[in-house]
Amino acid sequence: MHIDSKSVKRAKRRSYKRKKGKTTDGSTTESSVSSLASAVTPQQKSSCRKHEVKQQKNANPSPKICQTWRPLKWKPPYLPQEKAGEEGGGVSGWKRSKLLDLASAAAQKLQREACPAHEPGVAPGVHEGEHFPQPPAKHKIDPSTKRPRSSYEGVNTHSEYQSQSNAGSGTTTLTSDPRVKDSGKLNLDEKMQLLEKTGRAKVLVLTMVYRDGTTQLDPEPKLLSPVCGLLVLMKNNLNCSTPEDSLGPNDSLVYLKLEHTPAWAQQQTHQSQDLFTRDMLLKILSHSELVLCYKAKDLLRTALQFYRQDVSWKQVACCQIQDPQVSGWLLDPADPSSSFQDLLNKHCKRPHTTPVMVCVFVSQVISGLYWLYRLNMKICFKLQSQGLWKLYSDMELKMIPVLAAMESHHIHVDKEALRRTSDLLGTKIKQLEQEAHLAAGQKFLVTSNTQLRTVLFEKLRLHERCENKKLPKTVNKQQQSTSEAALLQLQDYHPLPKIILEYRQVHKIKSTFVDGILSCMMSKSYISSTWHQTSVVTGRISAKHPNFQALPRQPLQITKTQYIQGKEEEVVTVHPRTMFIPQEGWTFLAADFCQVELRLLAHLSSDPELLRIFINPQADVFTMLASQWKGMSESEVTSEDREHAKRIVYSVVYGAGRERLSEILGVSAEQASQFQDNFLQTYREVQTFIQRTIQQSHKQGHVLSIMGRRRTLPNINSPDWGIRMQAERQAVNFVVQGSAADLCKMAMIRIFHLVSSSSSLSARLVAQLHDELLFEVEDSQVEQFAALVRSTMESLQHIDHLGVHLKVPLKVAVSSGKSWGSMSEESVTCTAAACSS
DNA sequence: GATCTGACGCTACGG
DNA sequence: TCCGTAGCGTCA
Repeated sequence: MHIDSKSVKRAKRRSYKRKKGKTTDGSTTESSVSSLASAVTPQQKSSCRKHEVKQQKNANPSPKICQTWRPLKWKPPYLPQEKAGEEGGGVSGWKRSKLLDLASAAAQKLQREACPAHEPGVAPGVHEGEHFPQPPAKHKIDPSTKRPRSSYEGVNTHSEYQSQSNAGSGTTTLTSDPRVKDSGKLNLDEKMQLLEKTGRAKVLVLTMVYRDGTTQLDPEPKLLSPVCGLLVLMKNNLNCSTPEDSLGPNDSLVYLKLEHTPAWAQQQTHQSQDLFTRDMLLKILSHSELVLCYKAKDLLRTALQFYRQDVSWKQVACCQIQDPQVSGWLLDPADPSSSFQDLLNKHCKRPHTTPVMVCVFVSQVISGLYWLYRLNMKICFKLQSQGLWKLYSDMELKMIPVLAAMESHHIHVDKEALRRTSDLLGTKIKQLEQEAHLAAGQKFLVTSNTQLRTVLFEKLRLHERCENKKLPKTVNKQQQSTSEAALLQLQDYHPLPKIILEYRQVHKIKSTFVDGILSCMMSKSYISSTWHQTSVVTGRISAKHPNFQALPRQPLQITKTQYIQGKEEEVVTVHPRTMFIPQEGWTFLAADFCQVELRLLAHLSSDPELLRIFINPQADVFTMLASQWKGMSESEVTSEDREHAKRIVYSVVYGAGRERLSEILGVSAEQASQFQDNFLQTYREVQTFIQRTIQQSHKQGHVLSIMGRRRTLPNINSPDWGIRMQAERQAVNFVVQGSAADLCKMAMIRIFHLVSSSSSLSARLVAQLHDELLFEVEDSQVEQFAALVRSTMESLQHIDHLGVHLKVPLKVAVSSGKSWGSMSEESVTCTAAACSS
């Protein structure tokens, strides 16, 4: 049984803060292949690339997978004798005696010793192309077929470069093993046969191979090594008694090199090899039977980056690769274990035997791929038996190409502006630091909470001046907090708290959103976040490097004192979102589900009052509530008032206590609890929904979203009151937040497929901000696309095949602009009143 | 002494 | 005793 250690720990320590350092998705952030010479401006670069892509496409059309919605053909065979969660049944014939323990420390060591450290100057996780810029390959086209196939010819020679590039890396062991078919050593006929064989294979199990000899099945390495190839296990015997670490009679293992050749070593042979690998990839991705890869998104993204010149994201839009990382997460999204090994331990019982030290690497990989296949079967059975199969195949699997395409898209950044901003903020920080020292009467480290606490509460004893107010304590150690809430209460008694507040604001922007983004860019002029599908328990997606979902919405005003010209003050606006700019001739378009969680709450609770509000398409609930609560007209409500009202609503719904609520409301605890009663009395059915959800979660041990996403709550019946209450709040929150996540993902998938199946539309999905989708759209298509996006998103009120029929209409606000920081609704045809969630 | 690690506090975002 | 993230900085 999985124990929700996170929750226990937090509650035990009276901590309701998030656990740090959880990595449930080990995607890498390889930089993409850059094929352009330096000394080109970003604009030139992008338009130049666009041009090249067009040329390439015209000259050398690559096979297309499909451009229409394709139902998942492969289904897990249901074996009645094999119950989910039990080993045996249909897989009992497998011999286990020669199983290699993939996580075996010895094997790991052996592997790592076999490969040298990174080349000097090659950053971990950076693609080869970064270091070997080269012009796009000039493919040899057969004039009769217009297909590049004839150019596979002449690849039979094993060039000097190839042996050099493989020397000392894990691929040497790999390609010299007789069990591995190295596609680089095949002649034309053999290649054709291989392509054909790929199309016929019953199962394709894939993994990327890194230059240090590791694969996607290895535990996440500290230093990310560049990808050098792809291993494909073609399985045709699904039930045979071959040992796990050797190939079955009709199975084969193919190695496809996925590494750019440096310019000096380029020959036609390498280009034709690249083309063959590309066609193999497309064949694999369009395979109608089972295709399987652990961390499939990384594979897809790598393929898109590698073949940026001649494979469009549209070509992989419909591909469906099974991914046990995703399916395993769906079974228990709160379980942080995510490595292949973790999943195997969790779902497959395996004997531990001593590894056989002959050709250990290849045996290990074969064994890993076989186990990957079995793991997938196991998890799929479980998904079916728990009613999660539809969610997996209709939603989560289809998200994989969506996210891969997002990651392979370049978001252009005004790097110079970022650098200037960094300097400006640096100056401001120094100035605020001096002011803080002056106010404190001593020097101290302003970024140190410990030192600040000493100054505020031991030296200045500010807490004694406001004994009527209850100052917040730190969560874990129950010390005087120096948080924003505390400083706001202290600011009337001393100038220091206000200075600290401003310091922190400026420091946050500089460290995370200016310098942080600069460090994500390295030598590039663009960023692309890594999107994680399996790191949020509620089904949301999250972003890293940078966290695109956390960029400040509001600009920061900075007063810049110019000592040179006397004491003039200049107000400068700093807004990191304005640094993100679309390519020339393109526009950013944002589509935002308005008040999505509250609408879902209205649906789930059927509360007549709440439903009534949403029937009126012009109404903005939060503005309305803010005007009621603050006793002003709706036109007088500021965006801060509205945000405040929003926070209050969600806090009450998700179970904030009177103390916490009083903090948010800025009133006494008694008043807060009165407000809470009042709110829940007004929306009585909301109260009923909360109670009903909690009751069900106690009975079933889990809760479900509208599309059947499940969260098990191991602590829901805990004898510890605090832990139990926390699980109850999580239950209520999951149903609403999880349902909203379902809707947003469905919106992404629908729009993605509409664009990919259209020959004219070219919009790219750039980012997802939970309830908001950000696109980059060609200028000429903005209006058309805005209408398409709005209607698609609003149509999700009814999703027949998933049985979703919302009692409330969905409302979508669309805005556009020439930078992410300057979006407006006026620029897109919008009849609805201003709205945001 | 330099460097690494995990826990903690705080603050952006989203609802 | 709102939920859910990522990221930066200090401290031991």
